[in-house]
Amino acid sequence: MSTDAGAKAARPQRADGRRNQARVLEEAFAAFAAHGAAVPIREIARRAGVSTGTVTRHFPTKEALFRAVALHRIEHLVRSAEDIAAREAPATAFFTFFAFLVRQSAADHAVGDALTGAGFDLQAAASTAISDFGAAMTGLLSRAQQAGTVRADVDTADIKALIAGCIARDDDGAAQQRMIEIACDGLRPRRG
Amino acid sequence: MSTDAGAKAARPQRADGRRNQARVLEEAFAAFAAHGAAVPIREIARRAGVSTGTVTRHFPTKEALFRAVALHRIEHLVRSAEDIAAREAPATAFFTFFAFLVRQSAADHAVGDALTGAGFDLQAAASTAISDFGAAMTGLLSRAQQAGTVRADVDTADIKALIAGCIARDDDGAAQQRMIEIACDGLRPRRG
DNA sequence: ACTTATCCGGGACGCCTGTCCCGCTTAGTT
DNA sequence: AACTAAGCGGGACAGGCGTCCCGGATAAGT
Repeated sequence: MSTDAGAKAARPQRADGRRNQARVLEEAFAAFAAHGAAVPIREIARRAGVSTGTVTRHFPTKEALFRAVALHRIEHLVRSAEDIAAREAPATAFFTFFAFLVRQSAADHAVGDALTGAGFDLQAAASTAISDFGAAMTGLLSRAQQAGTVRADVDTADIKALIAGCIARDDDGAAQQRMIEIACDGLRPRRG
Repeated sequence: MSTDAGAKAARPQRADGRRNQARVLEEAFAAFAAHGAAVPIREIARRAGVSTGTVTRHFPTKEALFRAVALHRIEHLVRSAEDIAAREAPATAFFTFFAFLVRQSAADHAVGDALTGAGFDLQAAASTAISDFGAAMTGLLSRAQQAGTVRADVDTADIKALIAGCIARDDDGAAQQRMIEIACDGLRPRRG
């Protein structure tokens, strides 16, 4: 009947609802980035200036909210991985991406928690972003292995563990850079 | 008056009390080893066949119980460190100790949590075991550095971070060994 | 045997968490 | 302006945690 082409003229999302959802998402980004997945829902609601009920309305569970934040960031990681893969030689692209991942995880605890599986297991939830990330990581890694700059027996789980180790030193920038060097050196084939 | 030489004839600890304390400690060892510092006090009490009040009586706080368990294990680590330092050349002793620490932390989550500071910050509580451990670690590390087998700019916090990374792969024995190799290789001086 | 300080069980308490729900408000449509 | 469904606030609820406390039990000393 109306200008809507759909069969149902269901009322569209209200403007204030959309605004609040955006604000919650915005504050969730900041809060998860600052304190990781362990930050309480009430705290995010308080920062966004809404009630906990409003948060739950837009994101029925805490995991849903965390996923919305983390997957968005991971999509960004995937794009960066593709950029690096396009720009850099296979022999070094992986190392560049590794350093990028560590710095990103240290700056944004949501990324770190998502990668290391702290809080929620995002791997279980099938998502294009997650699988794309896995594919990008595997691609960079295997190409470095074929180029002979990374030992052949490591897998992506090893890489995640190394990242977890590096972000344990996120309190000190120089130490972090040192950890990246140590990890990358260790990944090179032995007696190279 | 009695055979006691002390000034106060305070009643000694009751036999059942000592028995229960030993049982709690025993089960706490097993539980913390299996699941880390996050295991609930109630669970330890249940396993020991006592009530939570009994646990609290002997160990007024959860941190006290965890400390009793963890410090005992750390004393063992210190003895092992001294053994390794006595038996092995400075150039390799550190690496042996590192591998030992990782395997120990993977087998006993209480050790891992104590080392990486998960749960409680045992470093804050001044204890001879903790300071002895720090001294042993620093000694092995600096001697390896003087021998030229470990890069000069790493400190003990870096080592702990690497251990944290290695125990993230404690689900797979082969992967763990691989992680130890990677970490040790990375610790060697560059272009060496 | 009797006394008494020690000890124990089990529940209460307070705190924190994520999730759900009800009554009121408000934006969008007619 | 009126109507209605979407949306909101704030509190209720359930579960889990560490800690504390009281009435009854019991081991140790006399």
